[in-house]
Amino acid sequence: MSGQTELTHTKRQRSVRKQGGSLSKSIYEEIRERICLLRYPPGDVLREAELAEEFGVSRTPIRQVFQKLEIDGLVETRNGVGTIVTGFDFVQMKDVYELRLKLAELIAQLSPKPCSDFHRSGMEQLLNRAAQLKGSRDTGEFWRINHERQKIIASLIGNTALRDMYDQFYYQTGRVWFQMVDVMWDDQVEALCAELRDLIRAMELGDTQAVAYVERNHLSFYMGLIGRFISGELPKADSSGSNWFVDARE
Amino acid sequence: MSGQTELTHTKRQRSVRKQGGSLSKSIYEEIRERICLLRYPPGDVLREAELAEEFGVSRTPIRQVFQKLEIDGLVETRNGVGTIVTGFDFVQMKDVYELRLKLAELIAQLSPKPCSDFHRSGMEQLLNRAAQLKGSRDTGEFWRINHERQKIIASLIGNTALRDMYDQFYYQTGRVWFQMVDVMWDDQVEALCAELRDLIRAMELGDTQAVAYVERNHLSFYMGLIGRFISGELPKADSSGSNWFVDARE
DNA sequence: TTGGCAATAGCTGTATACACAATGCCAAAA
DNA sequence: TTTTGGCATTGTGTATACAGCTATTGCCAA
Repeated sequence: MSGQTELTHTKRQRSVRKQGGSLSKSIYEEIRERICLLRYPPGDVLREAELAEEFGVSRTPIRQVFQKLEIDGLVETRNGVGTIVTGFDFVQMKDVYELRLKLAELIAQLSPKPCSDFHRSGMEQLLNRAAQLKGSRDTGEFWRINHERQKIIASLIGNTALRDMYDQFYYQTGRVWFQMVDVMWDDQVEALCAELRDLIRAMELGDTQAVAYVERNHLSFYMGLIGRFISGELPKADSSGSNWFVDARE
Repeated sequence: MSGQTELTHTKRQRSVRKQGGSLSKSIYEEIRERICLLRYPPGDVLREAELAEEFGVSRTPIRQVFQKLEIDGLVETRNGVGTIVTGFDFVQMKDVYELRLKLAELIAQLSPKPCSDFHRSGMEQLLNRAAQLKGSRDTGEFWRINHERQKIIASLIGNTALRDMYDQFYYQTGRVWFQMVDVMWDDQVEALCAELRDLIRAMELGDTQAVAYVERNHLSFYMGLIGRFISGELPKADSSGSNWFVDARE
């Protein structure tokens, strides 16, 4: 009908676009990672227009991403203000850890998949990478290693509903975990290596049940750590001293 | 810059708007209910513009709702086609039921809340309503009663993460449950009454653990039913004979 | 009569325009 | 100097315009 064709778009920077899965799934993952790695700390205000420009899209896809993140419990959108990164509530996180513990026990009970050499060799590679973290303090690499560990474990879960939930909670607790990593680096590197070693040992036996219990026990370890954070026994923040820990949700 | 102000909006029918919670949350719940009650059967194509007009809003809020429903696994949006109600996969539903069974066992393990007379009397009212279903075949009422039962049970769950998940899965399996109700009405009414009676008895004792096990056992009952559906022992569809059960995903 | 292709209608995906809400600043009055 | 009220700025919420994709249908040729 109308003849206006040479408007503005179709020549923007297509930085992240269409590389990953369906659409702006990659944007979602990118922003989620920024939140989990505390690059967007709790209380930070994200503006739709700002991120829209950065990723070279309009506000619409960014809003979609925000909505998903809100369902994940990572942000909270308030009219007229912005989209705010939620503070993490150590008490609620303890709830989640408590549940994750129980879910880990279920991995091997609900039609587990057999673990193969493929899984074991994957873990061995991760162990190699993890061993190099001792001096470097490369938090991004730490995150990525843990990520892939999670992916391998998830692939052993036969029950699809359980697997989805297991992933969901992993991202929900990601920030708390990362916080602990940041405060006590050396201990955490050691803990990760120990976890990987235990997993490899269990996988050598081809015993998914054993893998599940290793996960359970390491989750238990982190849960204990959270308890010590709550009681004030451990320092809570490392930079800027602001307390992100009082949850702002009403 | 331009001065077009008297376009069209600001005088539309505001049917559902702003009555419920935040925004178009009520639209979400309405459409979800239509899907769960099979008014939008699997394979049905929902069009954004259509529903937008019905609810008197633009496509934007409807798209938000669809996105949420997609996360719930109830619909699937395909470019250029529409938003399609997913077929339910009995096998996957069995996975979900298997997990729900285990979760029910956890209710009383993870900081359960004490159950009070308030809970018991609520259940008694539901039992009264349920008893009247025997002759009437009022599926909507059945749905509502079950809904409130779920709400009361959820309020006994102390662990917030568990509670959220328990609700999530309830809606995911809602359609399968409803399907079974539709095929064997009288048995299902009887089963609901029995469940409510058991719950009341457990609540009279103030024993949340007992409540949890009642739930577990009734879930187990439904899971067995699904098994019989899968094996073909029970008829799968009641109307139009179309098989909704071959999942159309990908 | 049938198979293939092309035009088309109708839908979602994206961008943008506009309305409303919240917050901070500044000025005026006590 | 302090307090308060109004206004400007800036953000999200919603509506709409436009672009791209899909399925269908009708036409033409074999």
